[in-house]
Amino acid sequence: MIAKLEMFIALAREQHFGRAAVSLGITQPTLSTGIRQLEEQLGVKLVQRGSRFGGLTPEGQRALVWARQIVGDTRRLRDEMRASREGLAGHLRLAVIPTALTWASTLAARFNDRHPRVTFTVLSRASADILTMLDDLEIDAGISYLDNEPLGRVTTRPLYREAYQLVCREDHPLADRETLDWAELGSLKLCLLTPEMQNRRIINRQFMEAGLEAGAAIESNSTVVLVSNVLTGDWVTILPTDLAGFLAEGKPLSLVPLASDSRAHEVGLIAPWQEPYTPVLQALLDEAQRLARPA
Amino acid sequence: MIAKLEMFIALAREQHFGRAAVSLGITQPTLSTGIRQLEEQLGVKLVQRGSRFGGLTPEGQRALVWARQIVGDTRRLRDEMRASREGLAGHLRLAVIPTALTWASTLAARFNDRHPRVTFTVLSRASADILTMLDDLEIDAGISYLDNEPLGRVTTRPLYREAYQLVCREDHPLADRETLDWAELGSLKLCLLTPEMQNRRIINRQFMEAGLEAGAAIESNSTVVLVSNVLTGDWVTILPTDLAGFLAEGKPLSLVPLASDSRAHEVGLIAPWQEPYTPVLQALLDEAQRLARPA
DNA sequence: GGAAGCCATCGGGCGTCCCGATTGCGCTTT
DNA sequence: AAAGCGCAATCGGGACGCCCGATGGCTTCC
Repeated sequence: MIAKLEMFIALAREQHFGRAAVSLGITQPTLSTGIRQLEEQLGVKLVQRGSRFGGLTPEGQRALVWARQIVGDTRRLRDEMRASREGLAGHLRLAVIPTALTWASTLAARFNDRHPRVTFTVLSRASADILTMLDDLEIDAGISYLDNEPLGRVTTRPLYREAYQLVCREDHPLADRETLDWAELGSLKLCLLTPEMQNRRIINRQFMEAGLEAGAAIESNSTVVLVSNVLTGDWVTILPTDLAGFLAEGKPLSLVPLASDSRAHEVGLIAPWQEPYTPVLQALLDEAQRLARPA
Repeated sequence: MIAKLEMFIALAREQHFGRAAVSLGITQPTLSTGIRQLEEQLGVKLVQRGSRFGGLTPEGQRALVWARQIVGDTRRLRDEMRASREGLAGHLRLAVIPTALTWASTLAARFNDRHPRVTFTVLSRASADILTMLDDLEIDAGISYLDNEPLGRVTTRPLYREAYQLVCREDHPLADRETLDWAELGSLKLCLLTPEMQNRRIINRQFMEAGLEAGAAIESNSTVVLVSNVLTGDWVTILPTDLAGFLAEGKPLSLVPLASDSRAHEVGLIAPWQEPYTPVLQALLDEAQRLARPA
């Protein structure tokens, strides 16, 4: 039963029988009959089929909610028993927005320091993907913006508020300024993240409120590209404080704080809401709370 | 896996391998190996064993929480799919405190009127048992006091507040009084419920606050016994309004309202807290809300 | 019209589950 | 101290279900 629910979840995620089977390490016929049997046991058609996968039926959508809950709880049961067997151990999968990667790294390092038998996978993902992956049980927790998208049934632990810095070469005209207003950035050659990324949308809003348009001459989905561009030309970019400090370190770059908008851009840890928490997840939430920059 | 979790829950409930097996309709060896396999799969000893059942280990206690969640959600998945297949149908098991039985009856009747394909089992139980049975998945919902014991992870729907009446024969000295104070009951020959029942404890408290002792000459765990005693002798009893009206109807008995203590004694529907609700349970909660006596 | 992709079905081998019978252990009784 | 009894574990077998590779029917894309 649980195995079939896992098949169903994989199928809903992959939207394709073959790929779902591969992702579970079974063959396509096995998955096919598994879904059929699940449908028989529940007495309901879950999947719209032609000769191709055609999406879930309405009943399938409802069943998916329960399936995720059941399979998730089953994994949590296993995890917790393993933890009680061999101490706090296991594997945590995190998905993190690019601008919070240094924080994720710190969090993972500190956590691993305290609990050496817990290992990590840290993926860089867009904020919308993080919520999907949480739903699909592909990750155990994420780090993302807490105040933009509707978050759903999750627990959050605030970590910090993003404040931004202009990153430019040491020989740039603005390099020696103490602070800057967003309004002063209008005439610069900007490298920014691509518009589908939340961080870029936040920056766009700041520009808009300053009466400017955030026209980036170079866009990328990687912060490394942004900084390396700044190094090689007379470009500038805008990055959160911590990440800017990390990427600029040891390079001939200057960082100039931008007037911060304290209302928003709160970043924090996001985990599935559940009762009770497994020891490992509880420990992660605790570690995040310790790490949180005091407001 | 789920089957084994059901075995584990049954074992925790029955505290006895043989009885647990019978309650599941399987043999004792099957249950025995099932538990063993569950322990192997989780890598943890769940049950303390000598040559007898010796209680759950601490890990077993923790695992039981998850097992109940998983098995409960699995049943809810099945229920919901059946509902979407053949409309609102199925079976609801309620456990109800004795003094609320008439309300339970009304609730079940009205619900069945609206949804004829849903059938009911209504059990009379003490309030503490109701919570245990909810935990053990033996019932789907209960009717009990909302404000006395700690309720745990449940949803509640208030139904009414208990107000009490003295029940006596028509020829009793107090039969014609409009109202009574608790303090006036000190000298009467009382039949009351047994002290382990919550209703009796509430009445005890009322007596205590009136400076009296609630010494019952006859005790029973059945309200039928109480009323039939009142009929045959010069006894009196104390019952909630609705139940008193029901039991006294057509008999030579008088009902005299007692000064009510509006603070407490709230009675309502109790169901496991869960997200989302199955259609049947949602409908029951809705019906309870409609039925609730306006405060 | 041919090729490729996709899902369903088929048949066989293997694993697992369940049951009845029996054994082994510990407590109680005499 | 020995017998009796209740309880859980173990054993051996028969049956069922699951998984896989192979294949077939259908659709879509060149």
